[in-house]
Amino acid sequence: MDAMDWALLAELQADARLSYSELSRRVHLSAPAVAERVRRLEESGVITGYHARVDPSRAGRKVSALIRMSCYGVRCVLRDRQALAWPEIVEVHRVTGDTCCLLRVAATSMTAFEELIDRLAPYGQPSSMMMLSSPLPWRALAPADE
Amino acid sequence: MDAMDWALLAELQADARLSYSELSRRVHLSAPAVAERVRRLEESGVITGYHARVDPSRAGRKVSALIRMSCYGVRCVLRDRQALAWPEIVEVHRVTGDTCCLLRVAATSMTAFEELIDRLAPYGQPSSMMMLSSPLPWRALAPADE
DNA sequence: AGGGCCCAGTCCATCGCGTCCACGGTCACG
DNA sequence: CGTGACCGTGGACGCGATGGACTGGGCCCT
Repeated sequence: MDAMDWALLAELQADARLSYSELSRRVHLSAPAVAERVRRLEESGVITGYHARVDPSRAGRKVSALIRMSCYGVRCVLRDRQALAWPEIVEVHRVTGDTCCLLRVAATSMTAFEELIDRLAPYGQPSSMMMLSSPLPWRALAPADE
Repeated sequence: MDAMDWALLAELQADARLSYSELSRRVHLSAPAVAERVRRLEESGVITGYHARVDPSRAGRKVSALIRMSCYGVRCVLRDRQALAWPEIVEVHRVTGDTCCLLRVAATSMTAFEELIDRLAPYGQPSSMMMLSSPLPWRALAPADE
């Protein structure tokens, strides 16, 4: 994890489809060397994958929200594989605090969202935060120096 | 946005570095046709980008959290460009509810995280949810049919 | 201090892939 | 029934990916 690795990570976080030869030009290294470094970053688990990002609203999911779940005892969304398979749910994170887990959901419409809330309610009170704009939708991870 | 487009979206959300010829094999289309369809998906804004995903903990960010901010009046993190530039903050979303925005942060250590909380406090009470495991770190958007 | 080892990068050659172009099938419409 | 637009196919060409052989620098051991 030297400066060269971080330069490659910066490029690939910004555009995962860059070719090795283009990467090699940007970081001033030969293409095979770049390929070798990227392979190592993948194998060591630093890079977990490459993903196209899709705009939910342009893909027919007009309503996005974050839902905090405060589940009662063992009955938790986290452990219900069937609930985790619901396609509206796009992320599930276990968190600390007065809520056991946090869901990120993308529903087709407000009525579809309401119907999802009804399905979630049996697991514990869902507390919804509707997502409005995102001043910072994402940021690339940079070297954690100081 | 027909079934072929969704098949391409599914493949590219799972692995953004697939070559056009590999894509063409998987969706049973010729490579130029695939390239043309992908180009249209990009231009129409359905695909917003391709990004390598980096494991924060393996990249030296051991502490991840979601922070709900309840800002006082106009003084809000959302409007402070300097605050938005802090490298620990990796996502900022405006949401509804008793909190004006939600931050996703990745700090190097608990002490660095504590220091971030101190910097955020002037904007309004930060309410932190430390991220534990993620039963569903992400899911690809699928066609919203019924 | 010298010798040898290992890691990482470069160079080169081959093969496969991306991209452009011309062509053809299909459908809607006049 | 002819025509144009759209979308996909196939071929050709140039670039990129990939594996192997070689080289230079750092490090340890003697």
